[in-house]
Amino acid sequence: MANDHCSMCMTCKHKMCAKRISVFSTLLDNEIERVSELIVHRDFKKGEMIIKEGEPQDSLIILNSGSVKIFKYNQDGKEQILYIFSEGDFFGEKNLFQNKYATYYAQALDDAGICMINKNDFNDLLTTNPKIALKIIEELASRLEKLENALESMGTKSIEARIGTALIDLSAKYGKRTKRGILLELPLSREGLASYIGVARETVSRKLSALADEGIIEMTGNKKILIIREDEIM
Amino acid sequence: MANDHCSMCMTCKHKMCAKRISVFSTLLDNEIERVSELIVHRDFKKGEMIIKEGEPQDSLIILNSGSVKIFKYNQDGKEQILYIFSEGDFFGEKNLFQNKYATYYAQALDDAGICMINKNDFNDLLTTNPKIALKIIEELASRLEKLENALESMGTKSIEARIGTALIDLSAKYGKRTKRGILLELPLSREGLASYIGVARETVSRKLSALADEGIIEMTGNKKILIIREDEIM
DNA sequence: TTAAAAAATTGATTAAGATCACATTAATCT
DNA sequence: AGATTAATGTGATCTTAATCAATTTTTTAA
Repeated sequence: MANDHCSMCMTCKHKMCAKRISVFSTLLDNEIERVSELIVHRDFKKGEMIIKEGEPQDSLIILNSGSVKIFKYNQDGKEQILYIFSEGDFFGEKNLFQNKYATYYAQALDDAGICMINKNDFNDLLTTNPKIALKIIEELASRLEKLENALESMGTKSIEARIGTALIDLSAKYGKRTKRGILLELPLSREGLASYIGVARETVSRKLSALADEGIIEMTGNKKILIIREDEIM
Repeated sequence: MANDHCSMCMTCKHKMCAKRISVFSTLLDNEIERVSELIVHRDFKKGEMIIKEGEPQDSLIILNSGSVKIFKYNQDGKEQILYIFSEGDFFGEKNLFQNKYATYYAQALDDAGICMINKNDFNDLLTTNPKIALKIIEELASRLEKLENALESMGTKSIEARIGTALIDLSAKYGKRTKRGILLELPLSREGLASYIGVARETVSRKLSALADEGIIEMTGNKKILIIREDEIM
């Protein structure tokens, strides 16, 4: 699972991790160095499970490269995606404070490199660098706000609007602005999109086709969506 | 709006606020005293709006008594409730760090007393008492987890299950255990319940009636629900 | 206590999306 | 490149909850 065959030295690799995460952005260079020594690196192949709901989990995980989906299953085995994380995002932070067990699954959407910091090391870090705590509060507050919006969206919006919101959302990380509009390279299959939005796969297909018929988007293959008229999508 | 006619001295009142919120639970008595001096008290009558989406907002608000619903409107004016807060809960914390404007409405469900701490005062407090930051992270992480569950519930669960979950949820704060089961004193109307769950008011009525027919719950008036068979509700 | 107002329930109808079944297209693997 | 496999699209049907329209119950206030 872990492969260290690349030419880069481990310390540099770890330092990259630490620099990449905004939580550590207030640290001085020598502090970053110290943090780097606490980091354990690990690589996951596409499809591999990084954490499993219910399993013990006592590290903060920082995503160094690749994308990860965070999801839960309901009783019938239906999947609900909560977050799509990419380079620089962190997760597993809940377990640093209260739960001993993961409350969701995390799966690599493509080959992914992660950095882990042990619970105790991280707590030490927090007490010596209070600014890190503030950064974390900021990030958690911003995630809360996103989830609040998602909940509002699910509770009150039409499915068209929810699909539109999801596309714009994903564009922030996976879209490139071109002359013709935003070119979105989906990290998810239709099935994945569906479980992100909370609808059936077929419904996503139909609504996307409808958007394409109206000329609001253009689809190339299964993973590329060109968002032409951004304002009309929601 | 603010009424100070009660006999209790203000310092005592404020001290109560500060003691009541778990975020300050690590503070020593003299520190609590200091915090109390930063607090401004205010009373709201049932139905009054405490904060409005889009309005400037730069205080942390601690609920001292009463219940508050936090909600958003979608484009069509449909309401989605995000949280029901009661005694000891705090909100408005997002605005202490990033946004200058409220991202949701907060309305008193009954007469409510709140304590407010100004953004700057609170930030000072955080830097001198790092443990407060940890408490806040803990609380935010637990709210995130609740929202994650709510999102999963909305995305994948049947409406029956969602109503059941909502009832159990509300029971934590508004339910009393009796010999016959949990007696839940709803802080919400059917309309309110509906917008909490994200369904139509009529649907809530029908599903509750169905639960009553099956003998799983018993309803008295509009606001009292006796949950008889807790395990069969979800 | 009773009348008025507000809230909740219930029935009928409509609409939207889930599901099932299959056809089509895209991706993958020699 | 062509064959195989996986993913996606599409039509038909079914289910569920939204909506509309009364009616009934509960709450409130005189």
